[in-house]
Amino acid sequence: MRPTVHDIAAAAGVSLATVDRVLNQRPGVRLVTREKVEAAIREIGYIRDVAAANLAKGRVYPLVFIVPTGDNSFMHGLRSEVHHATLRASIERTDIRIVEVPPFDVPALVSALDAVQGQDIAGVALVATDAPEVRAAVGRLVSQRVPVVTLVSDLTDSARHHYAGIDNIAAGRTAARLLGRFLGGRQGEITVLAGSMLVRDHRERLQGFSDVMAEEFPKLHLRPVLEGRDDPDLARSLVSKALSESRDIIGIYNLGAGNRGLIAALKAVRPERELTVVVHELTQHTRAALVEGTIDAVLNQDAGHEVRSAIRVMKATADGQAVIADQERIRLDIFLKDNLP
Amino acid sequence: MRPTVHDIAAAAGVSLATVDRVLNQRPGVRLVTREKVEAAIREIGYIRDVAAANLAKGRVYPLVFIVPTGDNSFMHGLRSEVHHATLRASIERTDIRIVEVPPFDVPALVSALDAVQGQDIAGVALVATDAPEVRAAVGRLVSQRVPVVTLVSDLTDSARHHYAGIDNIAAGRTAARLLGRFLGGRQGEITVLAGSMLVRDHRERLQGFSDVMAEEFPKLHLRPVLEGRDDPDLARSLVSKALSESRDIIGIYNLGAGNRGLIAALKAVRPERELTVVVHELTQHTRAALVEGTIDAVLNQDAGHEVRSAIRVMKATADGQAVIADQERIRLDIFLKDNLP
DNA sequence: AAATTTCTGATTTACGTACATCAGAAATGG
DNA sequence: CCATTTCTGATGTACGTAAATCAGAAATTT
Repeated sequence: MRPTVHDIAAAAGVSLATVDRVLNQRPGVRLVTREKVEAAIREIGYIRDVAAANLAKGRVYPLVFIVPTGDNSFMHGLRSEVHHATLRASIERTDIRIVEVPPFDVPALVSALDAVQGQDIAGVALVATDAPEVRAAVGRLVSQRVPVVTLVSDLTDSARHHYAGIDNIAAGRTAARLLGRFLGGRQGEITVLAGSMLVRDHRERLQGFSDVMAEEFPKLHLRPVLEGRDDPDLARSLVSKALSESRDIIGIYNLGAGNRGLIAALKAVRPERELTVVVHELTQHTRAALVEGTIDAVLNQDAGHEVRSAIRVMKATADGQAVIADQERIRLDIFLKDNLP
Repeated sequence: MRPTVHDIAAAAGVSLATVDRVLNQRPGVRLVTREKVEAAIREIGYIRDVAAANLAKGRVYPLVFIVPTGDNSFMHGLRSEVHHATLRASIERTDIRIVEVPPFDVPALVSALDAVQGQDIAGVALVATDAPEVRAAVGRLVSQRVPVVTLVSDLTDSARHHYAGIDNIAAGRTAARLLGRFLGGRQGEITVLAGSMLVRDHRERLQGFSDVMAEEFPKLHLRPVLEGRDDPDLARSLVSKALSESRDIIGIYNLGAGNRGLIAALKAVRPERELTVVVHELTQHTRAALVEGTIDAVLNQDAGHEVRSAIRVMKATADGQAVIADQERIRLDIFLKDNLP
């Protein structure tokens, strides 16, 4: 049977109250007594029963999720996952508030972050726009002992406690290798479509992609990056224009959102032009395009996993507990038409 | 505030004891009263506090894991993950016993299964060898109301409650497409190395692989399957022999274990022969081979996820609770040298 | 209508922890 | 050595549920 506080008390020769004071770091215990209790805890291998402790505490975790508005499928999915998390609120003892801010809008994000201060909040998760002002606002929160987790996109050199998202450099590298290998030694041009170079995840994907392309696929030439601002309509016109400008384009990598527009542009030139295409984010549109062969591979991050991981990390940080890094690693999913879930 | 049993009792106009009888399906409640209580439960949206319930019950789950012996890295990793699970036993209220049986040994597996009967066991997880005798033994357990979960390899048409493993047909298809695309339209022969056609996962991988090869890559010709019995030494000699027999081999798919032997065979012909290689299971050997370019892609199933999922499912089944299928889906990981964890 | 069976209510204890209160012991100061 | 402060023990309540007991009400049978 698993040891309890009573066993510690008996082993250390003190009362339950004293054990409780030591365990919960309350004052009123002499140093020698404290050490005696701590030794007993180690010796008999006591582990706190978290379930019983939470029950006794009646603890709830008020959490804030700051996510961008915008109608692309990924952010829609992300918001929906956060919403799903609110449905589990009573079970997980969370109380989640969703704050929506316009995408790539630094002042809006900063004021959303500052609004959290002073309130009794157990953690903040945000999709970071990588700017000094945001970094400063996160720093203010962290210095107030509020756990902060970046979600999907990280914040350079910031004090955030954790990043719940994929390794975007690795994602870009993986995309480059898939595209390069799928093109099997052919020569030609590659077009990269991004959302905005303001967000770190897009910059990192591009960097990883460019690195591998340069290192390993010298026959493939990268055209200037198209910035589609994660907007389907803009993406469509940019890609269509590029395709009509150059007949040498044989590969496309969309490292941002706006896949709907890209797919439309691809279908418009479909039978004549033969293009190998790698994109990010599995949505109903990319899934259909993958099945019918319009695109060749989809790299995906599971928004549900990211949200659940962020919640676990915020709760653990709020309780001063360590997070199990390995368990919180967000994996990069690679989908071909054969392994769709 | 979340409703409790007291709230149900008040709402239904009955006592706590009656609510308890309804909730725990104990006898001694008239039909009309039972319906009244159930209506109240639905109306106020009561959700059982599982933590409190487990605390009150002091429930422990005695589980049995039946895993093959054998020194290949994957099974070693699987056993180690089960062992890790035993370390979490006190937290998760499990009591895990590991039973090792020789691989591909049907009678041994059957007697291990039958040994469980009569004991007070909350669930059995097994790496199935796909044979009628095993199916019958699983059927016997299930009819005794013991939750049974297959792990890694499934059992055809059996009564097992759940399968904790990847979709192996999809895995085979994915391997075929990766290999086919990486070979970029070249013509040649493909060698497939398997462990044993006695286990369903290997059969299914081969089937998926063959299907896609036939459908989509007519220029690639499949040689007869090599059965390496998941043994590195045997794998090495089989592959070496095949490579010396035919100079037309340009691709290899190892759908089983024994990667150490395969890698050794590849290195022996390394500078001259140019081979595209896809294998299963990320181990220290395959990881190193991937990094140095001896192999091109690794398909992986995360043994840790599988074990944890199996435990969750057995506990839920033992409690008569539904499992969330989506959460228990085991993903197929695709690793290139760029996205290694 | 009495006897019996079946249901229901009231009450209590327990699970392991948190937290508060109060009395008394030990240590410290003068 | 007394007064004060600081520490410790004893005790009780609470969290939400499970489970047991016993008395009494209601339904059923005779």
